[in-house]
Amino acid sequence: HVRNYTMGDVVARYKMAQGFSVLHPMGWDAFGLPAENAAIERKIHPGTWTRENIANMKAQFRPLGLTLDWSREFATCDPEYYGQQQAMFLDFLDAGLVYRKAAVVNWDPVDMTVLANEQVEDGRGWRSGAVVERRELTQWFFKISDYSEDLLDALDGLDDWPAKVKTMQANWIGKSRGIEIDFHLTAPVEGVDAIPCYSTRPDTLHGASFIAISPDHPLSKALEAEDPAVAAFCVEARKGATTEEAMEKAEKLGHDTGLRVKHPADDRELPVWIGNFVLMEYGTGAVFGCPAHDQRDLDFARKYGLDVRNAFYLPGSSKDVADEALVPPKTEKVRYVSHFAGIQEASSLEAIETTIDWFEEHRLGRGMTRYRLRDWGLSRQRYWGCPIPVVHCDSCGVVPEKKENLPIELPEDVTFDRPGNPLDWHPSWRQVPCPKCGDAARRETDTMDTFVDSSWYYARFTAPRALTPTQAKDAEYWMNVDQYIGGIEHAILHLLYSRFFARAMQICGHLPESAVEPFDALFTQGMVTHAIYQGTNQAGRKEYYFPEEVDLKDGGAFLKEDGREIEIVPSAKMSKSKRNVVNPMDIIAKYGADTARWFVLSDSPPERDVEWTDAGAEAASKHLARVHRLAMEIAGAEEGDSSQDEALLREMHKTIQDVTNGVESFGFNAAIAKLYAFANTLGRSKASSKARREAVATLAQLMSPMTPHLSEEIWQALGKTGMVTAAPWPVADEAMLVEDTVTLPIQINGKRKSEIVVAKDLARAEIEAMALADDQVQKALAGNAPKKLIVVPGRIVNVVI
RNA sequence: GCGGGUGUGGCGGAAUUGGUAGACGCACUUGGUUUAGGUCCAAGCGCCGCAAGGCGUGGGGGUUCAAGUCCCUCCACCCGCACCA
Repeated sequence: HVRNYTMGDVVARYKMAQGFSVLHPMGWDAFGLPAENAAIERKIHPGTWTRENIANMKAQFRPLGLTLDWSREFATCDPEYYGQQQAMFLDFLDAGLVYRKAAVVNWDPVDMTVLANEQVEDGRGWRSGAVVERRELTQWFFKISDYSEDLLDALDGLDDWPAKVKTMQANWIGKSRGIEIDFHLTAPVEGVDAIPCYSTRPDTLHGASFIAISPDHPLSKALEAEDPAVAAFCVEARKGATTEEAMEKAEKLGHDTGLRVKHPADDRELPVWIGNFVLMEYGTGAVFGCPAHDQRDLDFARKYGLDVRNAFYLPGSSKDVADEALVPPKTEKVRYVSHFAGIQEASSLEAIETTIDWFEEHRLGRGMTRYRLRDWGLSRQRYWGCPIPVVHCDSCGVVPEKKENLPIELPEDVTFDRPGNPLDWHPSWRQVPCPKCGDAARRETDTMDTFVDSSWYYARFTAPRALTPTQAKDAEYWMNVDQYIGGIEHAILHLLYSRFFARAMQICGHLPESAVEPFDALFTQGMVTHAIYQGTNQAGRKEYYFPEEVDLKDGGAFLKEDGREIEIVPSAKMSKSKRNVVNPMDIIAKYGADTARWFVLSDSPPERDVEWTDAGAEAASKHLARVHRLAMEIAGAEEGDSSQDEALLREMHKTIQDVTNGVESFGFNAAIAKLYAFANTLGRSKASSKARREAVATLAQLMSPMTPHLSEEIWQALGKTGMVTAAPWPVADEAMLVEDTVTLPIQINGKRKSEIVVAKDLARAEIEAMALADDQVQKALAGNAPKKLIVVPGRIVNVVI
């Protein structure tokens, strides 16, 4: 978080200096919670988020040079915000965008926000995640799956999003074009007479040699009840499929049910197997196996001695599949064998479409497009969250709360002394009259997933205190978000949910049509990491040490306590257990916010991780102190002129250009390198104090997005009026960027050997003459004429010998 | 397996997009200041070599007057997804 908020702030300040109005939301977690507020971290609920606490938080932000307007975190516990969210929920309900259905959930009896932290210390009490039950509950869902196609298609228009994020979302939505084919059993079983199978490769149906169904398939369950062998297999198969690692290595196991189905397009009968690799959650929970064109099916067929028959061959070949399935790219032309629709040579892509048409025509199958994306379950059996504004009435059923009764606020007098949702135990909160009939009824105690809060905060920021979720003219004016900065961890859920929410809000009239893609540009920044110091203790177990327990010398790390050398694992994600977490407030206390910002931006490109090192922070701090000293010295100097002025000012304009380009392109580290270089130049310059004043003022301006405090101080010391933040961004003077003379490197056969200094617009013939007269060139030529002489004006000379 | 990405000094990383590779910073070395350490200041610092010179952007090949950058090929590492039918 440190990094994305810092970067966001830099971009915002830069844009302000460019003359833009900036709406720049900032979260309280920008620099983490201060240590003395650790209690807040443990007990996050509205009672803690008093106005006083929020004011306190804002006060802590100001010295960091960060602006704080709102945050999606305290939005979660701010009735002013979640009241609007509840209003929107009711709109969504009207529009059919949210619905209830039964679903199996992993029910965690522990409200992890509070209880887990309370009681985990002694290792005995309730621990979040320790006693998870699978329960079937009636849950609320957003109909995000209705927007699968749109959410997928619209990714194409997001030109300023990282390809990686778009790919991840596309994979998550998981569109596939295929067909559902009924395979009829030779004899009905338990009232079932056909097994529908989904396939994206109906063109290979000729090569089908078995049907595999999931152990969770209704047919498996039916057989399981009667046949102990099937039951044993299914129990084993389900067990194996639980852990991810096991799944990766898991062997393809099968159990022959003895049942047979008719092949829909020829006269064969295919065996029906239960396969541990078939997922009930995807497709129909049943597949036809085509060993010749699917490696998994081939392995399975070889193992159990099933048929392997090619549905197609590579053109000009009739080699049957042996140990490797034939899976050419779908765009490649192949030669089909006795295809039902009469296809001979075609690409799989063409053949699939033709096959689907043929099956539909003969009423043997149903072409369909499937998506992996499932509806978004938003119910949480938790205290901390936005209450779902509905009431359960014995006579009216589920009744939406009246809008005038919003916000439905969370009660503050709750206890966390037993597992489950505290709202369920509250003595009175649930008891409300039915909004419809007025009889006694019960309030819904599920709260909303906090992803709901974060799915529309950007829209709320456009009118944070409006009495409706948004205000048309403000939303129209501010949306879309020009630049969104965040971590890659939000690539799928948060960013997909937000895209859905913007669409849903548009349907309900809360956002303009132009805002259905809420984020124009996305940048995913790297994390701040820190080395881990690890050693082994007497018991032979791994132990981690805090940085302050370690001496760094001679490139190694040594324990202060006994001088023992320990291992350094560089650049690791911060984790409490690895003892490598850097508390941002400590950094602020030790170096100041400017240094923290300067260092975090300077060390590596923003999309990569940056390793926090004391040495690096120290260097940043020293440099900023040097700039400060230099500025104060210049501020106090006499005016005058010097022959060195032009050189300094030329350098200044070049720096303006480079830094501007750097900030524009998110090349903060390179921009900061230029600022270092320019500060060094300025420090050595013998220019007049007039020119140096101009230079240092510009330096302060160019640094101001990164080091607002220092820049303001310099600005003031120079006697400038107003704030540097409000001053217009400096513009490079084109004329000052063009040098009168240029240094041209001279290459001989492409290797740099020498250089000449020439006037900017010297004629080509003269440059050639000078190059040929060069000592190095003379020596290399040894009296001969060069084969070729290349002059790239202003760039380079290459002599080919 | 599929998808995305990255390989440049001891380290983090620059390179106006085909034109002086190693900017800037860290670490290190030397000198000055200081009682000393730190700070501060000056200088050095890709590799081999006393030097002249040679070699250098993961390996190999190619295009070009010129390649870190373009093309082909191989290798390594990181991230995401994954019995997805």
